[in-house]
Amino acid sequence: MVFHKRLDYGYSGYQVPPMPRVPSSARGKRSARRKAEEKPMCAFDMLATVAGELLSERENGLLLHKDGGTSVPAITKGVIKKENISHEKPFKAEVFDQGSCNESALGSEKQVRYDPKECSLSPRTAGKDAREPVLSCKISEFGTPKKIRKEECSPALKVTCKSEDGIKTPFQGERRMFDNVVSGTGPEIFEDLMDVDAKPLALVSSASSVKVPIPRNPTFAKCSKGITVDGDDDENSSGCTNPRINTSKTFRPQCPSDHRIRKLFASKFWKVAPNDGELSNTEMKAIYRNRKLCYTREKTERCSFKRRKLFERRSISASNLDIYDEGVSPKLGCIKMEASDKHANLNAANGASSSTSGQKSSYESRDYHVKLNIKSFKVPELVIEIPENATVGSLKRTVMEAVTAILGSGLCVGVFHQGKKVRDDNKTLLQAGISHNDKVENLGFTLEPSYTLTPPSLLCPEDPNSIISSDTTEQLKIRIPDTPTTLELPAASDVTPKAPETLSSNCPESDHDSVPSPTDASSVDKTAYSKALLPVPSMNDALAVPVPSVNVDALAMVPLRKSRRTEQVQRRIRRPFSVSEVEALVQAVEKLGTGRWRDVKLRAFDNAKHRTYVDLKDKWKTLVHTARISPQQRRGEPVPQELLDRVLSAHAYWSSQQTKLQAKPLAEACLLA
DNA sequence: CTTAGGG
DNA sequence: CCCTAAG
Repeated sequence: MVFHKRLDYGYSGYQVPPMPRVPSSARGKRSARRKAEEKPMCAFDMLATVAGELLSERENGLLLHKDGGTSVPAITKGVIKKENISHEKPFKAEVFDQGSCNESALGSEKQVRYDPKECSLSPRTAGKDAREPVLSCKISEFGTPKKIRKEECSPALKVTCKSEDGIKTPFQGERRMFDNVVSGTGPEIFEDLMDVDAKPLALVSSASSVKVPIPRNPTFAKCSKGITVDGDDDENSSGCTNPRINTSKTFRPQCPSDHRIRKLFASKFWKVAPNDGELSNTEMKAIYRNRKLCYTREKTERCSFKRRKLFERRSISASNLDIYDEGVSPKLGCIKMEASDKHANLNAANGASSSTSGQKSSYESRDYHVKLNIKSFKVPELVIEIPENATVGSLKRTVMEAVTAILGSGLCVGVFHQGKKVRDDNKTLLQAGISHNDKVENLGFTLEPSYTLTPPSLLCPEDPNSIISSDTTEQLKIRIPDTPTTLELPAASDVTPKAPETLSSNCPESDHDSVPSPTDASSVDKTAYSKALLPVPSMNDALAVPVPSVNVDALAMVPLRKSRRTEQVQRRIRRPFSVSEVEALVQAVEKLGTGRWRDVKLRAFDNAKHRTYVDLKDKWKTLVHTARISPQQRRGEPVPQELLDRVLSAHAYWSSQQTKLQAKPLAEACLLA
């Protein structure tokens, strides 16, 4: 079963701030910025940002106007869904974030309510061409309109991202995606949704950065995190709107919300799958003997953690290879590898470029050169399962492990020509049919694991199918150079029907993903799961994959590999005891003695789930050792000598107690004898 | 499951 | 921290 925890809401308009005025004081701005930093970007913010991008990128001049004198019709979830089916443009946001994921949401859709005030956009005066300056705004929650307001305002909306100093990463991928959106169906949807009569607004510069006055409105201040909205209703009396262009700050691809958006989107793939099987059983046990509930839980977590640290799957075979370890953990996190410059490294590492150039050079005897342009390879998507209570550090290591598992054995470059794999390395390009006349699209490359070098650890004895076969290894195909980094599957490869969709840049976002259906998920569990693994070729991905020139997130997936060794239990993250923990431990041991670690745990560390009684016992052991060695030999966070003294005395005391207890029977026996 | 102790 | 024997 896969449940998607998502924030799903209808979206029908912008909230217009009642008092769209610019906070004049620097303090106000600072405070706004601080708030922006404090509060994570909400999904609606993101939405607004997206919409704002649309406006500012191309539809800069869109006029919003009232719909025939009446309010703009509500846009309901259904409408949006419908639109999404046909247009793929996400006017809804998903937030899969650990922070927003609470346990109560695991079993069902989490309905998150957004206060209409959470975000606001203010219209900008459009000047002479301004339509009726009424904007109807409505935010509906699951299709239920919550609030409808009309505001006297100017017709053109402006949304920008508030810039934050320190955010530096250019986010060209995002920008690019917006370009795509703008040039694609996005605006239409936008218009549809917003019921906007789109009119070019000549007066509004199409510059991507438009400064927006911030309304002096507490509501707005609250919502302005990451988004600055501008109602150009300001003193500007020039008759025509004079959107202040601020090329450097106000709006940039690397807008403040960049990292937030990225975070959001990067975490978008966090999905939750309720456990079944073993875990349930365990928990049942836990219910039956709730005396040890916490331990059972703990153990359960640990077990699932141990049992299955990670698995990977390759998309191409994903549908056919829905292999699940019996101990699939209840929480699945899908970590999407972000494409980045590392591809270049990858490229170099696997010799792609060298082989490419080699082939080229082999042709240099002629005048004809086959032109190749490999900008990047993409790292295939990894699907990694890791418990929620794992640490970030372990997450990183797990990812690294997965990547290493794939790349460590080396990669081969496959060459595809007109959809067929060119297998004979000895052929010249010309012999292989690759000529300078060839359309560049005809030539493709794949990165595939080097089978021969695949370490045994990657092989799964029980599941030979999971081992890379020549046809399932074609993860990535890179077309050159019309869409230099567009990845696509080789036409000739036997791929699942799903895969092309995954990799198609124009693929409309199918709605199934946006409407998690628990019933469906239960009936077609694995299918649902594999769907869940599909990258969403939407704006979201572009946001999450800041690769310039990558306009589609066409990540292939790695096949699930059941590998005993890969699966080897990962060591728990090391978590040094803090002084306060030591203090608590010492106190508890002083009271309870050294032989009752379970009680110590319950007494002093009951809510520290990561501390087991074994941990406490071990810590005591090391504490005793630490107390005995010279301070110079000690490492780590220094433990106050006072505590160490207590450790020694307590240890001595309880040791003597223990010996007494042992001695007593002995003595009695001696006496009796 | 807990403890105890070696690694 | 891990592993595991022993209770």
